[in-house]
Amino acid sequence: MRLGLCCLFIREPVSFRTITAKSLLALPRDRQLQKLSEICLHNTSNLHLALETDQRLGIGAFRIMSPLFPRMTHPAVGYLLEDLPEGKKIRQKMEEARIFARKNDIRLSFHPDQFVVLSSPRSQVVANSIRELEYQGMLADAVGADVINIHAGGVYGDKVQTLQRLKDVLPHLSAAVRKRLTLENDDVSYTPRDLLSFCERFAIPFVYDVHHHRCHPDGLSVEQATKLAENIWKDVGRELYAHISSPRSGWQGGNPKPHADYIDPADFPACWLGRKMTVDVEAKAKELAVIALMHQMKDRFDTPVP
DNA sequence: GCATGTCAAGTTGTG
DNA sequence: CACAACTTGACATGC
Repeated sequence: MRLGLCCLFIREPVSFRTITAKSLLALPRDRQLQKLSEICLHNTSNLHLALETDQRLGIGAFRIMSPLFPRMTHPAVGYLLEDLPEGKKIRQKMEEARIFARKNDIRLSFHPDQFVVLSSPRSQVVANSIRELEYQGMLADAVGADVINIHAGGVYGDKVQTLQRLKDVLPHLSAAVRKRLTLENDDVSYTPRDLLSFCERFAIPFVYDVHHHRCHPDGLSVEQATKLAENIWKDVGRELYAHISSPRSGWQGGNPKPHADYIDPADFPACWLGRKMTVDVEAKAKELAVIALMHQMKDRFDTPVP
């Protein structure tokens, strides 16, 4: 069992900077690139620091925030690493991060945000999505991440037809993206049942979000979904990937979708215990929630971690 | 200093 | 129709 942290720390002194397109547009190009260079170098240094911190805390996986290199694919202010004054140094930091993660067996992943929709009927949306995925593919290659995880997108009235469109886009992705691409069930549209056979057919590993599954059930039990997901990962010789979170205001009354600060141990599937798998902890208390869950698992389930 | 509104982008469901 | 929700937080602005 490998518990993962998503993007940020709340206590540990690790920080990531960003910048808006709007503020960049007020500067001449050379000042834009100078500013971006500083931020990218800061972020790669802090990625390395994040991995060292994960290692110290016993956290076995880390989701890297999408805007590690802010606005890189923005149509007006986008840039290449080679454009940045400290591009070489930034590359070198990424390589150091890759070596550290590999040496310490920290699994790395990316989770492009909601704007990446490969199944959209709008070709411009698909083109933008591919561009963003290629950016994350470049990052994943450089730091040695094995997963770029996305959702299936909207329904547009017909899930089968929409997944067909998604399938047709796959050949347009580079090998760097395609070999890392995974699909995750969401909490409004696509359930595990909707995606599992599709994923199996096209050898796209399925990231199982048990919280989304509980918010949007499909008749499959947690055990069944876990097993089916695990089979697909096994087919490609890789470790099952899953997400866990707890509802902010409980399962009774109110909206269960917003995430709580911590994981309620009652929400942790018993069938995951002792399994060889990666579980990203999606909780607002970040590393504190991962650490708390480790202790809860030790105390309440008597399961050695990791 | 600190509070507050804004930030590239998509889609769905709610009020 | 506007707005929140989604891995969210950090930055820019104005007091």
